[in-house]
Amino acid sequence: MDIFNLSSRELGLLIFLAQNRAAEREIEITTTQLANFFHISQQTASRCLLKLNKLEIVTWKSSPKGSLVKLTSDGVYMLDQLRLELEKALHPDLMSIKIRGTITTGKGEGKYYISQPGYMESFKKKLGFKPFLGTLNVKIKSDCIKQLELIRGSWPIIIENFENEERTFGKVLCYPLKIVGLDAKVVGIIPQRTHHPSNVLELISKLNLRDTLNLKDDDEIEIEFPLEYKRESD
Amino acid sequence: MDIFNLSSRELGLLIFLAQNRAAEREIEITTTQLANFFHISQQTASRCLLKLNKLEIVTWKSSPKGSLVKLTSDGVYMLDQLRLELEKALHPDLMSIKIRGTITTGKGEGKYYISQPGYMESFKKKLGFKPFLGTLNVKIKSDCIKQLELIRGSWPIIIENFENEERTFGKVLCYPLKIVGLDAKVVGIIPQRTHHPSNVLELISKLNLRDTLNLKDDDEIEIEFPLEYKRESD
DNA sequence: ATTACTATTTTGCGAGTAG
DNA sequence: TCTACTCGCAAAATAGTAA
Repeated sequence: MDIFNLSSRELGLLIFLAQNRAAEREIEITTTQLANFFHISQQTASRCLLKLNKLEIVTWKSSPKGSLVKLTSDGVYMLDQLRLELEKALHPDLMSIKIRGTITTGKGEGKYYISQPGYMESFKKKLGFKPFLGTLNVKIKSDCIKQLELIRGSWPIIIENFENEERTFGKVLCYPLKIVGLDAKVVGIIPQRTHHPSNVLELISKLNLRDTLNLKDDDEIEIEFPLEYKRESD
Repeated sequence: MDIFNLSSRELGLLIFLAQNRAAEREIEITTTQLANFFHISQQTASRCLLKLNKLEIVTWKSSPKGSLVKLTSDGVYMLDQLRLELEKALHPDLMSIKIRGTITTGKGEGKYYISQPGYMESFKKKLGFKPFLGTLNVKIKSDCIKQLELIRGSWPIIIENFENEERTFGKVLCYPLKIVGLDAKVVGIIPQRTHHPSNVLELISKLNLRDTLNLKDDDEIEIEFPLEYKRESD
């Protein structure tokens, strides 16, 4: 789903909802309120919500007393996506986004997840390499959080969800990156569920990054995200 | 003109043009190219450009050989505006934007301009105070340029253009700000012509800011731009 | 090749109203 | 009150084509 497939009304509605904190939690709202705000009819507001709901951009519970609306992670992604496009529009000379962060030690979850055969197969197929069984956790510096958000706005390589006997594993979003000073392919991974603001980015590579780069906790590295100037043609 | 009055097609077109550097200079493009990119008919692309041109969002010279298109300052403003709305959507808890900069000495132009009676009248009427005859020039730190762009995306108080016997004076855009640590009303002013990236913000106030705050060149100050959460109702 | 007019089709809005 | 249906009309898209 592409932000440019939404009508301007739907986009405006999405922004309005997010500004009213509907990205974090369900908010109460009536179609009449929306209609008044946007100077449209109540029917049109209703139709818009209906469509956003069908597109899985918002979840929506309607009742004769009003509506409860919340953005889905797809909805937030739409906004991130638009933000990246705008960034490229306002800074067409920008070739890459640079992010600084420090090495941190996770709870070993990353290793557990990427070791799952269901993921490993997809990694090999879609990323073109078999990742080292471990992730390098990078805590993004606070003044680079916006850059991380920009990366989220780009079209990721999607590692599909799957399930085994015990449980289900969600989708993983992958972003091809570079570590400044290292030539090897590196990929940032973000589990789809986690659209809550996380300031830790997990990196995978064919190599054991921690050893190769001889990194200790709190060491600082710089990550580079190359921008491409072709938009997905739907 | 409000960004939310554009159709999504027009918005997409505007972003596309800006991404192709049409904010800086005239670019060559044909309506057929646009039609292919957006998967619409050539006629619709033509009409979109026509409309953007009529709204003075782009300048457009068409000929049987193709078109030359360039964004106007209004066009860039549309994008800045959308960026601010998105910022508020993605960070609904943000109450203000903070910018750091250092004091610098201008060429005395600021004083010349704001002393013009044509401006002075408007300042008094629209800002509610008679500014001190001089501006405090603040060179924005490079890592705060984006915040300055966000301010440009807000709806300014507009001091109208006028002319006297000798020459014409353009519009001035005013943004109510705060200097951290000072209670007095302060206003950032940007001449409308200057939509070229300027990293200097001129501040005016009833007070002589330089003296009141006892500032020397290269001193650092922090500026705060309060965000409001009501959108203009057309 | 272009742009852009006219005719026709399609989409989408708002009014009225049922649940 | 709410949401959300149908219907009639208006706006906007496409196709064909002229310049």
